[in-house]
Amino acid sequence: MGLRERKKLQTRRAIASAALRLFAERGYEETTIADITEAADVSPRTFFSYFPSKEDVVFAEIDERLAEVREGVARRPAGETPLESMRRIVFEMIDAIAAAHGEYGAIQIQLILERPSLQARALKRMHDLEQHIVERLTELSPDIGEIDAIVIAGALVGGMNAVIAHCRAQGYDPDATREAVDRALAIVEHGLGSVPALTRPVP
Amino acid sequence: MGLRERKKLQTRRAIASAALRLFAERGYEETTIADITEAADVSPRTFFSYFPSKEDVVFAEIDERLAEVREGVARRPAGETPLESMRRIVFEMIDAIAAAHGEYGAIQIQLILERPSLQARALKRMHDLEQHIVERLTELSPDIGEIDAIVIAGALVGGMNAVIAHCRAQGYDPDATREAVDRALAIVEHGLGSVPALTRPVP
DNA sequence: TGCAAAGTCGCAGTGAGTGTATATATTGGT
DNA sequence: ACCAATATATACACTCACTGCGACTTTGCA
Repeated sequence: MGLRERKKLQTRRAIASAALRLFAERGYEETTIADITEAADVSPRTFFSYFPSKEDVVFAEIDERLAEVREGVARRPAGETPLESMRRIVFEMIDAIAAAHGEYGAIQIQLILERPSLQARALKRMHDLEQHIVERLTELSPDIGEIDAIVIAGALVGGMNAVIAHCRAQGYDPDATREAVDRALAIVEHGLGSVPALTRPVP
Repeated sequence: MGLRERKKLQTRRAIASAALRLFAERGYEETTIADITEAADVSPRTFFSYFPSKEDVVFAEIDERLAEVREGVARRPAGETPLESMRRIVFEMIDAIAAAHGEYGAIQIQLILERPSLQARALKRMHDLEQHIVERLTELSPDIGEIDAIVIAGALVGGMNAVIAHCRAQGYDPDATREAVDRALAIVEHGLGSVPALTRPVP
């Protein structure tokens, strides 16, 4: 890797960590681009050649993990059923999240949970992942119906996202999360009809 | 309803329809708040006493329908199973969407689909609805587990949202949508394991 | 009619994000 | 080591969304 590329990465990290540190110290809205670039010792204009917006800097690390998950989606051992592939992908995602839980991980989650606009962007990322899964799914099983693939990806990502978001909001205990995800996969796999409470009429 | 309230509603509609018309004519980014307020014959400052942001004006009508859906969630006949309630709610949502498909409905969808930031906000709305369903679900069946309720709502909203978004993107034929939603509900209800293509290993 | 509340407006300001021209640093080739 | 091509950083000027505030107008009610 050349000097130019190394410096670029260095600057990117400097901006990102300065931003997250300031967000943690004085809040998201209270931190301006000028503050961030001053702390990172670059010009304000430079910020935008590394991140398209102030919000994107929060997702920098998360996006890296998400890219790894997408790679994992492509890597599929022979003989694996699509459902098993899905299971594997979800567990890879959990590991990816756990890996992101160092240093600024907690701050990112906190920011996302308390800022509606950041929450919206996080959901958008999940939606993009969902579309990626639809593509892989139709590639994996060409005979699957279009609607079926869309519903499956939607239900899966929707369900997984809901439990994981809940677990993260609760402090993110890895074991509890793993257990919750197991339960979630079971429900989605065997159907909502398999939950007794849902088929029992209420007075 | 007094004169004041009537005028307020009138102004609100004037701003909303002027905005949507301009968005359709010259594009979202190309339309400024000043353009909208000029067309609606109010001061630029007034815009923000009706809508918190430029993006929110796109969702004005949609939010009204969503509020109706939430009311429908609360209205639950005795003897209905939670699963039946869910089915009813989803079909009410489809009707609500169909009702919104007059005048500016198509423009709203087009804008949301092509602007990532609007798409993110739309997903946020679905997420809020999801949380509302979680609350109702735990109210409906107090013995249901917390994780279970979260997964069920997530999978349901995720799956439904995915099919409906797909159908709307395809032009929104009511019959086709109804059929697709039926299929989606069947998959979610009976589980992903009930889809043959998902349990068959690929070479 | 008169008064309080609500709504409207103009104005001045902040801060995100963009286009552009200029300066500086890095690279690969000689 | 030098040069030319290229990538990157910066300064400057700008647009536009959005906010706070004080003045003014309209409406609802006694």
